[in-house]
Amino acid sequence: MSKATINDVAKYAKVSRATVSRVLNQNSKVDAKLRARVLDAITALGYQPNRAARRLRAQSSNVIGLVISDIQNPYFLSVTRGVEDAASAQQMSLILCNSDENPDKERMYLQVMEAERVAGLIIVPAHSDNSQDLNHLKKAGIPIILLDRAVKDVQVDTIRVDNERGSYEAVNHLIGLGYRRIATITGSLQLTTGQERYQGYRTALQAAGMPLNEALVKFGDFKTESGYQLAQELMNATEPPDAIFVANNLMSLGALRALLEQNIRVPENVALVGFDDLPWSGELYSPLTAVSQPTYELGQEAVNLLLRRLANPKAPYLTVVLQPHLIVRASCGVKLRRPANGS
Amino acid sequence: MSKATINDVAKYAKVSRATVSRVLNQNSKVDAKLRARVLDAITALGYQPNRAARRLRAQSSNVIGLVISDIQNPYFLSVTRGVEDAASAQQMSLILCNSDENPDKERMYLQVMEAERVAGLIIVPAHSDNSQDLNHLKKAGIPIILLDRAVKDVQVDTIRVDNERGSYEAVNHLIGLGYRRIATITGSLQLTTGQERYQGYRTALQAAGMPLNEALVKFGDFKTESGYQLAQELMNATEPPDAIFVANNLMSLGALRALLEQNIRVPENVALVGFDDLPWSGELYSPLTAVSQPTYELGQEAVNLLLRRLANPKAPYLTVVLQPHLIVRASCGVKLRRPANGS
DNA sequence: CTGAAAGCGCTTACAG
DNA sequence: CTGAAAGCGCTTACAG
Repeated sequence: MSKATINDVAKYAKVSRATVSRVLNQNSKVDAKLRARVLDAITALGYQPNRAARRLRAQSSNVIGLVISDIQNPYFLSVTRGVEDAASAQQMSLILCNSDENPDKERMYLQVMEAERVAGLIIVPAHSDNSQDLNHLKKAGIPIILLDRAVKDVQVDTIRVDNERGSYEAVNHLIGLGYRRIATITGSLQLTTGQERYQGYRTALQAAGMPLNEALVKFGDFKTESGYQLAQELMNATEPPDAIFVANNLMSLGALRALLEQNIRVPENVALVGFDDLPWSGELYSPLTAVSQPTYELGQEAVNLLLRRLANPKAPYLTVVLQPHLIVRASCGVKLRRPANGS
Repeated sequence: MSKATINDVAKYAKVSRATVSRVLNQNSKVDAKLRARVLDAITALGYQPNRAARRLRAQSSNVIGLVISDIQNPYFLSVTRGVEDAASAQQMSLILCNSDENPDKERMYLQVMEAERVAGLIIVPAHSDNSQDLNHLKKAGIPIILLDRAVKDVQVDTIRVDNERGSYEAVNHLIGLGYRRIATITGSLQLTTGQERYQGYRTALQAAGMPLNEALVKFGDFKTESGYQLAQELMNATEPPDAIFVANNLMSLGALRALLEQNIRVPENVALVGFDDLPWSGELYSPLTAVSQPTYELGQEAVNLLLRRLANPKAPYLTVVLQPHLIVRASCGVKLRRPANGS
C-alpha cells in the first residue's frame, strides 16, 4: 500500500491542498464544514503528513539533534530522559548520536546534523577545541546548546553544573572528617569538567592549609577502567592515601572494584567520595557518598535554552549553571569518624 | 549566512546539478575532471546536502527509528549503543523515542515515525496488544523489528533472548544450592518477557518436583519501586522465602534496597538472583548473581535484521533468539552452600 | 558521460 | 476564508 499524500486528502475532501495544509497547521482560519471534511478524509485515508516534505518547504524542522559523548555512561540516562521529555512536550523529535569521546566521530555527526537541518543541537562536546566545527554550524544557522562541558572560542548557550563547587564540597567534607592524605582520581584536563573538578580539589586543600601532594593526584579518562587502574596505583604506593575523591561515576565504580579485589575495606581502610550520583549508589558494596548532579533538569534546561534561542535568535548568550549537592552515605566514613547524629 | 545548495555547487563548478548529484551519490560514472571541480566546489562552499530534500525525492531514508520502552533502564544503555554503532557503520542516523511503557505515548511516536518516513523501525513494544498500530506501519511500507518482546497478531522480524531458559537456569541454580522456599518477583504478564520469565520459574520448580506456592509469587511492573515493595511483602510474610528470583534489573535493585533497609543479609538470610546483569553488579552490596543478556549484540542484531529486510522486503520473517547466561556471584549464596571450587 | 526537465509532498505569498 | 501557482533542494529517467 502506498502512502496517502496531501493530494489524496484534498481530492477525498473536495478541497484544495492549501486548505488541507491549513487544517494541518492550525494557524489560519478554515471554515468549520471544510475542516470537518478534511479531518474525515485524514482519518479515512490514514494520512500522515510527510515531514521531509514539510521540512524542505517550510525550511524549519522539529527535530533536535543530541550528541552525547559516551552513551554507555549512566549519567546520560537521566540527561537524555530530561531532553526527551522536554522535546516531546514541544512535539519535537530527537536524533541521537554517540561521539564516543572521539573527535572524528563527533565531526561526522555534526555534519549529519547540518545535513538534517535540525532545529537545534544539544551537544556534550568530546573535546574543548572543536570550535571550528561548532562555529560552522552556528554560521549555518543552527543554534547550539553546550551541555556539561564548555568549548573554547565558541559563543553559544551553555548549561552545566558548578563542578568546582561540587568537588570543593566533596573534598572539604573529607577534610572535615579528619582525613589528611586525600588523593584524587580526576578526568582529562582537556575537558572543562576535568579542569574544574581538579580545581575544586585543589581549592579545598588550599583553604584547609593542606599541601598538594602530586603523588596523590592521578589523571584518568572518565571511564571505568582508568578508575580501576589508578585506584590500584594509589593503594599500592608506599604511602597510600586515607581517602580518595574520584571525579566521575564510572571511575568511582572502577575504583570500588579495584578496592574490593584487593580486600581493601571502604571506608575502614580508605574512604571514597565520587562525583556523580547513580540510582544504585545506595546499594553498592560501600554505599557511595557522591556529588549529585541534577541530571534530569540539565536535560530539560538544555531544551529550554534551545527554545529560547529559537524564539529569539539574537538574544544574548546564556550560561546556566545548576548546583550539585553532596549526598552523604557510608563510603566517606562518616559513621566511623563522627556520631551518627553529627550535623 | 544562508546555506549553500546544490545549485550553488553546480554554478561554482560549472556543471549541472545532475552531475553534482552523481558525484555525491557515487553510483554512476563521472569524468575525473568534473568530479574534481565538484569536490572543490563542495569544500569551498562548505556544502552539506539537504537530507530532507533527498529523502523527499529519493523516497528513501537513512534514518532508523528506535522506540524504547523505558529509557531510564540501564538495560537500554547497551542495547542503544549496539544499535547506534551498527547504524552509524551504515551511515544511518537514529531517531530515539521513549514510550515510557505508555501505550498512548507509543502510538504518538509511531505516528512520528511514519511521518518521518524512517527507513525502518526498531521497537521495544510497551504492550503486547498494539498490533493495530504496528500493522498500519507495516502496510505503510516501514519494516519493523521487534526487540526484546513479541506482539500478538503481527508478523515481523523479532530479536530477543531466550527468557524462559534464562530464568529456568537461574531458578534451577537456586534449587541446586538447596533452597526450598524460592520466591519470585516477576513482571507483568501483559509482556511476553513477563510471561516467559515466570514460565521459566515454574518449569524449574516443576522439573525438581517442587510445588508452586502462590504466596511466593509476586507480580511487579519491572520498575525499581515494585521490586522494593514486593521484596518487603515477601520478607514480612509469616513464612518468608529463603531465596528470591527477581525478573529484571531494576526490580532487583529495588529488592536489594528493601533487604538492606531491613538489615536482612544477602545471601545469609535470603539469597537473591536477578534477571539482567548490570555493569556494576559485582560492586553491589551483595554482588549479584544474574542472568546476563547479550544486550549490545541484541542492538546490533536488530539493525542487521533491519538491513536484511530492507535488502529483501519479501524475505520470510525471522525470529532471532540469543542465549542469555547465568553469571554466578555472591548473592545466591554459592559460597555458603558449596565449596568455593565447586563446579 | 552529461544536461534539461520533471517531480517528490508539502507551505505560503498572492489574488479573489 | 479559499484556491491556483510557485518553489523548497534534491534525484532520476530520458535523450543525446
